[in-house]
Amino acid sequence: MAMDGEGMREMAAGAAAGGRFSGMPLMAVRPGSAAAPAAGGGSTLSLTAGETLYAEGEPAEHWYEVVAGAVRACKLTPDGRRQVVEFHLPGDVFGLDEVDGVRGLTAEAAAAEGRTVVIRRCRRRLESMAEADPRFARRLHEMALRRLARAHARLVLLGRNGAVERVAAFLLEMEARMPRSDAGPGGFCLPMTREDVADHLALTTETVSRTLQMLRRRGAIALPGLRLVRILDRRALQGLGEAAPMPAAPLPMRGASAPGRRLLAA
Amino acid sequence: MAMDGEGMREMAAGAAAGGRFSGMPLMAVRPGSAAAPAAGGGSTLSLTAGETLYAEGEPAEHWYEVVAGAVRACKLTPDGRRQVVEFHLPGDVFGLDEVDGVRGLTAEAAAAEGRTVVIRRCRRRLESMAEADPRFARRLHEMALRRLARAHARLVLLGRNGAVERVAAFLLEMEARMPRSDAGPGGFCLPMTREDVADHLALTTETVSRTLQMLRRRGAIALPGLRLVRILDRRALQGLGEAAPMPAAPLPMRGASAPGRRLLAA
DNA sequence: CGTTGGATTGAGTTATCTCAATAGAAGTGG
DNA sequence: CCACTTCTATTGAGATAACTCAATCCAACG
Repeated sequence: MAMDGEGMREMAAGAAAGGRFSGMPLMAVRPGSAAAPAAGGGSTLSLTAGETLYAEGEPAEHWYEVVAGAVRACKLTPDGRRQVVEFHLPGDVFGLDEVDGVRGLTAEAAAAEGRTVVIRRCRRRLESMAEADPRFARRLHEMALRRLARAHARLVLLGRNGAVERVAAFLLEMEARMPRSDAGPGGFCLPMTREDVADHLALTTETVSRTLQMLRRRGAIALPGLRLVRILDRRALQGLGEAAPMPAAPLPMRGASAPGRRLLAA
Repeated sequence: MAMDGEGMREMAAGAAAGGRFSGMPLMAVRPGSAAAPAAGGGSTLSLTAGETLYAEGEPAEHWYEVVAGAVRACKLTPDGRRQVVEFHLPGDVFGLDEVDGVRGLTAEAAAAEGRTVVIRRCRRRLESMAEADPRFARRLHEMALRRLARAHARLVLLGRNGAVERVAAFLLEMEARMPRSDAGPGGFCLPMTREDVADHLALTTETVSRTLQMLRRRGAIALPGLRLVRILDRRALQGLGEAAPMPAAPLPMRGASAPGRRLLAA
């Protein structure tokens, strides 16, 4: 599920350099500086948790790249409910999905511990590049299609899976996307609160907590710290995360029977 | 939420004519013929309910336009569960969302009553057109972004809304997208079974049935026939369907000139 | 006119939510 | 450096929306 990584990072670097996908490494930035100039003419923004980069309905004038921390892209309902459509992690590029030049999502810094750092660049430049270079335009298009496929996978996850499966899939995705820094092998640090996770998986914080503890008691994961997770039994999590495509050609034996539900008991 | 309509139809006609968005009307086709030549060099396929156009994982060599009936685009899980990601209705174009040339979804004829008729055309031609004409390529890209926005809206619907709200939103969307033929004003015919609806809204057929009957008893809708629906109190349904983004600020999909605007009109 | 598949209705079960309380970190200021 | 506040996370108990299983109804069709 982690598709932002490679392609986008490469593209971002390329765009930053004003050339084509040269793979130029990103410049390091000082966290704490409010808005410093960055590589390739963009500016570096440092945000505290909760700060919003842009809101749904606003005109879209920039695009962004995450340097540190995390950004949540969400939809907000009038009554205060929230659906985190996607998390943007270091290396990810976002803010390119606008229809008619208007934001369809709200982007806020999500990171816990430490500030969230992003590089902001002008869409105008990107667009003129796309006009000039068809291959670049095609690249942008492919990125959009990838995000679409991702959204489809998430629809299955939310529509057809229980809490355990959602959490398991989420942990596997995060493990794949996060830099493997703390907590040893298979270990990583969640850059968001339980509430963010809950709003992403369409659960409550309580259910997320309970499910995590349940997976821990089962020996599938360890929780060395509040935000730290270590995968102990990847196989077990994958078995649950099965919102997967399909093997050969299962006939429409539409039982619609609940799947891994049973596995909840432990 | 109904965005396939305008833009796509226009594009399809343009593509069919081999030119650029001339707005040429589509040719009528004889339902019942298995695979007849169609306008613009495509072929017309006539399908009975359940027939599949393509399956997840297959190479993507064609794209399609719905002429009559309906097509469901779904994800299937190994254990037989199903999530209908999207319904394609007459006038809609689909089969363009592939990543790496491989189908991410399965497309099957969904229509009840009568056959489903689609026009099939080669992707190759479309791609060479996109390469030749940047404006055409941009159009394709915009379509993808629109579908992405739609998927995001659906994520909210599935993640943050109850059964009543899902069904209400679905009815409003279908009313906006379906030709207003039967059942008088605000009336239309659902081109799919309850099971399809259930698999789309991530509910069970029983819950869909119960919810429809509940809305009927409340006076929000009438159900003149098995597949016929008439909206009686649009206001009531809209109040429920509010998976919507934000009250005050300009709304992305429901504001201004977005085709889905019809959803709120009348 | 009986068969068949979809649709509806009913009764009981359960996964998740809600409400409420506790516990643990992190940060603040005296 | 230690109380104090504050925020986040966990845990418990009861409520509920949706699911499951099962029966019935209905329309289309041979």
